[in-house]
Parts: sequence; structure tokens; C-alpha cells
Amino acid sequence: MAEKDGGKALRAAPAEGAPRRSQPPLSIKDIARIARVSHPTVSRALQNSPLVNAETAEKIRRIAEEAGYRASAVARGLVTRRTRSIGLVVTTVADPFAGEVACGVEQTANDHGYSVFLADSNADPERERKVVRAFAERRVDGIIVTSSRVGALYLPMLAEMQVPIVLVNDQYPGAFVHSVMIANFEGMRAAAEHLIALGHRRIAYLGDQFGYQSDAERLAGYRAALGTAGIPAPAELVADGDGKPEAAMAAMEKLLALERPPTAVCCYNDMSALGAMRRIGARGLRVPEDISVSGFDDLFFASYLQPPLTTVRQPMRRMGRMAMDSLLRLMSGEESVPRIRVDAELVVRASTATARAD
Amino acid sequence: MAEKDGGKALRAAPAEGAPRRSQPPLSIKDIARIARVSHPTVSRALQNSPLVNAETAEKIRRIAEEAGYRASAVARGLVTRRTRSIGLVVTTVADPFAGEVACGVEQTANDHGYSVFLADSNADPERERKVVRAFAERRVDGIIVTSSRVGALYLPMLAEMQVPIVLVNDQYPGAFVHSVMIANFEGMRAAAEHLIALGHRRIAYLGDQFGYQSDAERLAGYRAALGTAGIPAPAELVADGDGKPEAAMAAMEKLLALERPPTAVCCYNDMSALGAMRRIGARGLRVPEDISVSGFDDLFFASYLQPPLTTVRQPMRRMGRMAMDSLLRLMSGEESVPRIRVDAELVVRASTATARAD
DNA sequence: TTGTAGGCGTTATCAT
DNA sequence: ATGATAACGCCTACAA
Repeated sequence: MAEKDGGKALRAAPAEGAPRRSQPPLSIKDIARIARVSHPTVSRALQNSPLVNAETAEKIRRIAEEAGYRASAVARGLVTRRTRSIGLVVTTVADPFAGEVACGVEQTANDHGYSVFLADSNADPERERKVVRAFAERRVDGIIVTSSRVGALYLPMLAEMQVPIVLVNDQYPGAFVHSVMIANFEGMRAAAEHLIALGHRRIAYLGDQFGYQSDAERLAGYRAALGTAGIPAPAELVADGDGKPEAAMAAMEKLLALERPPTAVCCYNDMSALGAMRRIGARGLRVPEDISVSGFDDLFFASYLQPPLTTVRQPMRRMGRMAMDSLLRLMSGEESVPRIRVDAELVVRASTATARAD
Repeated sequence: MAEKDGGKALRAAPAEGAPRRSQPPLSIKDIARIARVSHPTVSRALQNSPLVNAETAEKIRRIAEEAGYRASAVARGLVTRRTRSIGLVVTTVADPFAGEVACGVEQTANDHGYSVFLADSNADPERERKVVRAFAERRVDGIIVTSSRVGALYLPMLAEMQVPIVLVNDQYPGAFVHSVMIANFEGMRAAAEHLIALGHRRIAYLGDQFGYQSDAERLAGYRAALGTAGIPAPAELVADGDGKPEAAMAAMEKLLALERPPTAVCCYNDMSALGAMRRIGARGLRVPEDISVSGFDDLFFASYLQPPLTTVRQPMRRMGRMAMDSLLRLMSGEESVPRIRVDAELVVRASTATARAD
């Protein structure tokens, strides 16, 4: 029956300390032998090619299914020169913003048959180099970068790979890549206007010194709101955090130590707001009675804080999906994929209130 | 000079709508031609094989470096039958616990030259099937599963792949896989003992009905503490959430509606505590004055809540690293990789206090 | 120390 | 409609 056996049974034991698979996975030739057809026919049948007899195709598919055959994506990638995999770079997935975006990216990717390589850069140049190298070697078809603290040389390195890149909320001057961006300016302006409408006149901005473009745009939105209302925004009211609670506490400390402390604070993001609120509480002051606080992102915990946080919502998961959608189009050769600007939405909760009459 | 050219220049334009790379990546043969050696020599040089002349090797490495050559991991994977990639399954990376674990996994993986495929299962059976299929086709060398709500048939499917699997905080009766587990029992018992020491006698447990083993063990720890202290733990004081704030609010609601509501609540995790505290606040009650609340995990926001949350800390990132360490050993053929039990640490903050004298 | 030959598991290009 | 054959880019014998 099985006259020639292809030597599969003879295959030597795996080299050096790595007998991981007891049985090597079935190959297309195994299926071909069982089905008594050539392996190209199996290939065609499994791809639902019309070039193969319907019955034969059905039979082959049944056999493959029963045998638990899984075509090797690595072999396919070698010949087609497309791996159907993408690289996703984040500073750290442990960051809630990055996690949400990653979730959206991953879902859309999977829906379209793509797998996602995850890479945390940790804002470490050394690690960034390794990430780029790894993605290049893996021959990913495209790359998405988000919440990056990436150095200036990082992106060019990625660009050398000759694959499309989509940035989420990170844009660089003269960017050579596509992007999905939240409306930073308008979002923060709305937050500031909200505080102004509540009667605040002494409003601080607690920023992210590593936020690059995002921070610059949000700061500009804050300034625009104050400017339009004829409210001064002295330099002392602009404090630098780093987008995380810890640094925000220190920044808030400075603001509270001012001769005339602010009655309201626009924070760069919710993580900063977390730190700011904590520091305010530690000083024996109350939010919003003594100081109003607004955030940016609307992370899952925002509505559960005490008091619930007024913030500017980003549809993070959807932005991840949009980024992947754009990447899919770029990968399929589309030239005219638009850069996307996503509207931000002010969500008013209880951390902002009418200014004290002081 | 270049007599035979291998036809590279003749290569037809990429098939159907996908001219993604303007230039195909350099191959090992390209480097060989430039260095005027054979490609196996290049291969050896790049692997720092002692079998190649030191000078030649140096020259080859220099040329490869200058040319920006990146060996194709997909071609290598095909021949070596090891992809040096692993699959990481989470219900969703947007979950803070999963994010932390993923971060640890990713770092350790990268440090050892492994790449990580990320897959969100979303607790959706359909998606779970796709994940398994994708990992099988990608020929991952190993798999890590965490915070899974996976169905009972899911794990066996993964097991069919014949690659090592490591579970983080998920264990099944008669599990055939390795795992890194937090000390659920001892951790929750410590939390309950802490509340008992504060004088509480009416202590509730707000669980996770999908938490399987984790929930069962934590519940047992809670019961053990109460039992030892001779305190009753009637069924009405055990409420079911799902590990997320929303459901915890509903569960807390039920507890508050009891004829004799609890004076303290042990929550399955911090996300549940978030919801519980919110509901308590919404009822006009105060934490910890009226009700003490404890969590589990010590997520980043725990210490920033108002009041800061008393909780049982899991070293999540480290657990991710440990899982990857175990997987590395399993992948290299080690037989005796121990299952790991990680100690949990009670972190007392301000959400728990002396019981009201009622 | 180096080169030649073969094969990993697919898909693609020819024949038939 | 199907089968033989040749890549894809790399690694690993074995030969020189």
C-alpha cells in the first residue's frame, strides 16, 4: 500500500537537547499520499481553487481536517514572500492605553488572517534596536507603533525595512508614515473651556515632557482656550510630568506650592490625573471642592475614581482597529490611505466643579 | 564580473496588488557574492562558527552589517524546524493583569531571542479556535496562557499541538501542563485574617464566577480564615461577580441589601474592588468607616484610589517572566521543570479599618 | 577552512 | 483537472 514512505519514519531524532515535538507536524505531502493525489492538488484544494474537481477537493479537505493538518505558515511565507504577520511596538503593554490599542489591533488583525508580534520597547534604545532587528528578520508585512517614547532614530530604522508603518497618536515633524491621531488640540481645549465655564480663572496644565507632539498639541489646546477667554496662562502654571502617576504627584506638588495655586488642573492624561488627585488629597485638599481635575483618555478606572474623573475620551480600541485597517490597505498596495484624525469627546463627571469664590 | 546573476534582477513584479517592498530583502547569497565566498560560509560566519577563518568571518560580518542584511527567520525556521517564537494567549491585553503578565513574558522572550505572537481570545469560543489554529500554523515553539476564561475543550486543543504549554494563574483539575500560580488560598486567607484582626465579624466574599480554580481557592482561603476564628460565613455573604467592576457593583448591591449587611468585603480582585467601592460610595456609605474593602492583585491604580486599597499583591510581571523561563526550559527539552507557586503579599492600606462597634 | 548538494513545506509555473 | 518541477532562503551534512 504505502510503497514509498518518503523516509519520514527514518527521520533522525531532533538535534541537541530539543525533542519538543514527539511527532513532527503533518506536511502537505502526507495529505497528498493519503488522498492519492499530488501535493500541488492538495494545496489547490485547501485554497478552494476552482481549478480542482469539486469532489476531489471535498475529499481532500475532509482528509486534511480529519488528520488535523495545519499548513505551515512559515513555509508559505517563504515562497509567497508575505508572512501575514505584523509587528506591534509599544513602550509597554502594561500601560492601559497601549493595552486598549493593542486589543483593537489584534482583533482586526486576526479577523483578516494576520498574526501580531508584540514588542515592548520600554523606551530603551538598546531594546528598540532589538525590536527592529527582530521584526526585520521575521519579515513582518507591516508595523504599528503606539504610545512610543521612541527616539528620533528609531522610526527611520523601522522605515528601512520597506514595509508600511502606521503610528497611533505619535506623529513626528515631516513624518513619512501614516497615522491615527486623536484630536489633541480640540480635546484639551474642550476640557479647559469646560473649566472656564465653571468659573475657573487659575487653571494649570500638567503635561508630559516625553509626550512630544501629543503634549505640544494638548498644551496648545489649553492655551487656546485660556487665550480666547482672556485668561492668563503664566509659565508657572504649566508643570511637567511624564504621563505616569508618580511624576504627576511631583508636578502637582509644585503647583500646590505656588503662591497662588491653581483652582483647576488639566492633566495630560488619566494616569497623570491619578497622581495629581492623590497629591491633592494628601495635602488635605478636596477634589473638586478645592481643586478641579480633568484627565485625558478615559481609561477604564476613570469613572470609578472618587470622585469620578472628568476626562477627554479617546476611543482607544477603535483607534487600534483603525490603525490596523489602514495598515491592511497599505499592505495591499493602496497608495492613497488617508491619515486619520479621531474626534475626542469631553466626558464630564464629578472631579470638576464650580470654582470656589476666593 | 558578475557573470551569473541568479536572475534576481529579472524577478517579475510582485503578484496581485501587493508591491509592498520596493526592494526585496538581501539574501545570504547576495552577501556571499559580495564577499566572494559561498553562502554556507556566510551562514557559518554569521553564526560565529569556529569553523571559519577569523579574518574571513570578520570581513563577512562587516559586509553583512554594512549591507543591512537580516537573515530570514522564516527560512531558518523552515529548515531548523524551530521558529523561536511563542504564542501568548490572553482573554484581552486590555486587562491590567494580563498586560502586566504579557509585559514580563515579552521581555524575557526577547532577551532570549524569541518573538511573541499575541492573541486575544475574548473568551469567545470561535476566536479561541482561530487562535489555536493560527498558533499551529505559525509553528510556535511553545505557548503561554493567562487570565483565561477558556472553555474546557480549549486547552486540549492547544495540547494537540505537541508543544509545551505554561499556564499563568489558571489550573485545571488533572492539568497536563505546567503553570505559574499565585498562592490564592494563603493570599486571600491573609486578607480575611487581617479583617478579622480589625474586629470584623460580618465579612463577605465577592467572587468571580468565571474564576474557576482561582476563585475556588481564594474562596477557600476566606472560609479557612473565618472558620479558624469561629466566625460564620453564611452563603448570603458570598456574592458572585465576574472579575470586572461592573458585575462587582451588582454583587455589592446585593450584599448591601441584606438584612445584616457585611462590615467588610474581600474582593476576588482589584477590578472587583473598584466596582464594590463605587457602589458603596453611591449608597452614601464610606470606605473604610462603614465598610472595609480588600482587593487582590495590587494593580497600578490600587494605591491611588481614595482611599488607597488594601490588597493582596501578585508580582504579575515577575510571574510573566517566570512563565517564560519555565517555557524556555521546556522548549529546550528539560523534563523536570517544576510547577511554580508564587507567594502573595498582603499590602495594608487605608481601605480597611477597625470595625464599627454596632 | 571552504564549497557542493540536498532538503525543510509551501506555492507557482509549466506541462499534460 | 492534475502532476512534475522549480523555486523561496536558509542550514547541515559531506566532500574537497
